[in-house]
Amino acid sequence: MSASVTSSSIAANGDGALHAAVRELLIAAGVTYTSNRHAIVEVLLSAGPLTLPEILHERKDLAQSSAYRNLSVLVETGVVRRIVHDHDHARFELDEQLTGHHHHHLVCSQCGLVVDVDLPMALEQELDRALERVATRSGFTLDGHDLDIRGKCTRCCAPVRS
Amino acid sequence: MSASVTSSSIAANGDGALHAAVRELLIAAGVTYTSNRHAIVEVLLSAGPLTLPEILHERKDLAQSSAYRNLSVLVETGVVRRIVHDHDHARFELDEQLTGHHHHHLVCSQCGLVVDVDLPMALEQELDRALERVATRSGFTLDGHDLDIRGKCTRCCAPVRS
DNA sequence: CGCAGAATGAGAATCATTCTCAGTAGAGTA
DNA sequence: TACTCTACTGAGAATGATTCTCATTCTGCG
Repeated sequence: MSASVTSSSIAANGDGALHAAVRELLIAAGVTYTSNRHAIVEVLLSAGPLTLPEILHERKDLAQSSAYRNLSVLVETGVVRRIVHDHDHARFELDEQLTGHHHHHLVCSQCGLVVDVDLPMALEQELDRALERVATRSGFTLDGHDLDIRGKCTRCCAPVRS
Repeated sequence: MSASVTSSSIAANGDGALHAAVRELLIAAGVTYTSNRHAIVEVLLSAGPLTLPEILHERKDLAQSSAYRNLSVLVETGVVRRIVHDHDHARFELDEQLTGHHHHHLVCSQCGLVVDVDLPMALEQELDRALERVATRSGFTLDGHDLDIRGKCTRCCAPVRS
């Protein structure tokens, strides 16, 4: 647990602290914080959940294979979370332990757009209690939850016929 | 809307009513309820969310390509829902409008097992209200929500080390 | 019966993702 | 500084779930 990190300490500080926390996680896992990995974290920091093509678009110097490989390293070390919906590409975002921001996703079922949203804290707590109960009853050990709100985004609802 | 179906009417009856409702949905979409499609619905009726290999295992007479094609027809007509998590195969289950049973999923992050679970109705209602508010605020039209509870199942938690 | 459109199934094609491998860079060390 | 060891890189090949193609078979209907 030497690399454990409190979300509050990071949320309270700037990007420098976040990168330091990322470095800690990677070092603890026995890998280095290379410039490619730094670049990926930087891109994810600046936007919502991104697909691989979107990440490559932001950083044209990244090789596709390296981006995929580094993303899986970052996922394994808990720096990045891979989220997958019913669209062709998976999306990647910084893990909540780093951003210190628990949130959910609005997902456009038409274009695949994903937007971060928050739920009232009281509801979130109530949810946590209920899920803990439900998981235990089924013999599961609880790790967390993902709440995806399905719908259509403004752009896809817009009157675009003909 | 001639093919609209109230979930209560189906939930109250046996499988016959369900198949009739499926037929209605398909006819309304201009396709027929063939024996292959019937077989798929039958398999999904008898178990939780299944992957394609699992469906083929149950019905060895189904061709892989036909199963995929028919599943996509069933998904497009609202008979079946495709659910995708971080594992290799997507899973398929009957749509809630047919089963009349709103539920969520416990997902084992190790083996990919998916189990249906219910939440207290009061919480579900509170959730609906909150999600409606959140979606509207972001300009989304709400279609529904998916709550996935991440964890490890009994089998994967078990002391299997050496 | 006979036609037309839909469905079937075997295999090929697609495409996101992962793997391979030869070359490179970086940390530690003397 | 030069050396070594190891991890990292990137181009391309391989993998594998899913979709497409197409020739054949079925089905409902006049």
